[in-house]
This record gives sequence, structure tokens and C-alpha cells, in this order.
Amino acid sequence: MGMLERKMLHGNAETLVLALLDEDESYGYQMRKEFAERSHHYFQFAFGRLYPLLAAMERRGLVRARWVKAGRSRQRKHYKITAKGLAELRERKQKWRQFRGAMDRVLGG
Amino acid sequence: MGMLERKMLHGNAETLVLALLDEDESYGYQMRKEFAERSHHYFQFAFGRLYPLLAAMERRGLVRARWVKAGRSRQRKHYKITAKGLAELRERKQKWRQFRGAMDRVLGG
DNA sequence: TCACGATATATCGCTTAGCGATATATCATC
DNA sequence: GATGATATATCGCTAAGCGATATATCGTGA
Repeated sequence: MGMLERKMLHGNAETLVLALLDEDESYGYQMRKEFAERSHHYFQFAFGRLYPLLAAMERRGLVRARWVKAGRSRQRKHYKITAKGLAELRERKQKWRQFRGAMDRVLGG
Repeated sequence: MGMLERKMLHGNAETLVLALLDEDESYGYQMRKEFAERSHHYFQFAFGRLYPLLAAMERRGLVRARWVKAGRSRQRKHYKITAKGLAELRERKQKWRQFRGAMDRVLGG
């Protein structure tokens, strides 16, 4: 992602995470791949952005984390959306639609 | 605008200015009103954001400014989009569409 | 004619947060 | 046992948004 793309993402990263976890629980590394695939490799989250974001979302109670074994001793941190997270997602989807509408009205046809 | 709305605007403020000036030349105060009206009062640019932005865009050669008399001694700073600005607008509109598409694909239905 | 709210532009610097750089460890496979 | 993919995490530099603030003109109604 270029500078511009990263900036456009600013207010929306959390929305994307919530939307993904609304479908199924997942973990950081996997989410990153999922975002890339679904967006046709448009979104390329930096780990330095993604992990702190997930941690912050857990602190705010939007997601709940648990460690899951993967192999002998490897651990994955699985995140699951909470009821509070679901409410936040609903609100954020609405705000995204508003923003998108406002942008398109100014940009015209 | 709330915090979230302002953040979503981050990468897009310049695009909005260029889009407005593509239709007709205008000045800061007027643009602010225009944004508010077109977006159903969704966009409320802070002057502390708008004026420095316009100045930066002029430095980059995207717009050209000239002082216009308004009343006895009041001066308005009119901005006009340049050829470089038009090219930038075309590119940014394209990037906005890409971003919007990527968001909507992840958010689903 | 004075006061008031709207119009108009501008700058400064505090605060915040994005994320590049970096560290560490496991796993599969050749 | 080397290499590249998988996996999580933190730190701190830097850029920039914008609230606060300053300044001046204009129209209008009391």
C-alpha cells in the first residue's frame, strides 16, 4: 500500500477487523492474509499496525482472545468478537456508508 | 464531525478540494460551506485544517490562487485547479473507487 | 452609531497514532 | 542444519491534524 492508501484506511482498520471476526474467529497473521485476498491485495496491513490494534480492541472489550495450540508448541492467538464488538460493528458499518455517500456526493457522477 | 469521521477523511480531504475546484473556482470559506451542503452537513472542515491544506496544494502546484476584491477592502483568495491538479484528481478518484471497492468487499453485503 | 454575528484568512504548537524497524521463536522441507 | 514461511510483539520516530487563537471586514437592526 502506498501512503495515500494507508491514510484512507485510518478510520477504517477497526471496522475491517470487526467485519472479519463477525464471520469467524481468527488470528492476526491469518487476518492479514484474509484482508489481502478479499481486497485483491489492496489492503496490506503492517504487523506493527495490526497487533497493537488487536491488543487495543481487546482492552476495549470489542474482542476476546485465547491461545490455541498449532503444532507441538506453537501458539496462535485467536480473537472472537464480543457483543460489544458486534454493536460497534453495526455502528461503524453505518458510519462507513454515510462517509461513502458523502464522498460520492461531493465527487459527483 | 466526530473523531471517527475526521479519521476517515484523512486521505481524502485533498480529493474533495480538487473535485470542487474542478467544477468552478472558489475560496476557502465558500468551499467549507459547499462541502457541508453537498454532504448533508457530514463534512465540517476545520479552518485550521482547510487553510493549511490549500496553502500546501498551492505549493505543490495543484491549484493556483489569486486575490479577488469582495466589498470595499475585503479580499478573498480564489483558488483554481491547474493541469497538474486535474491529473491528480483523476488519479485520486480512481484510488477512491479502489478503496471503496476493497472496503465493501471485506464488509460484505 | 454601536454592537453583534457572519464572513474571511491565517498561524502555531500540542498531541496522537501509524508503522518501520527490530526481536524472537516455531514449523516444514530439502 | 539451513532456508523461508509462519507467528506474535514492542519501541520510538515522525508526520500531521486541528483546536486555539488572532485579526479584520461586512451587513443589519436597535
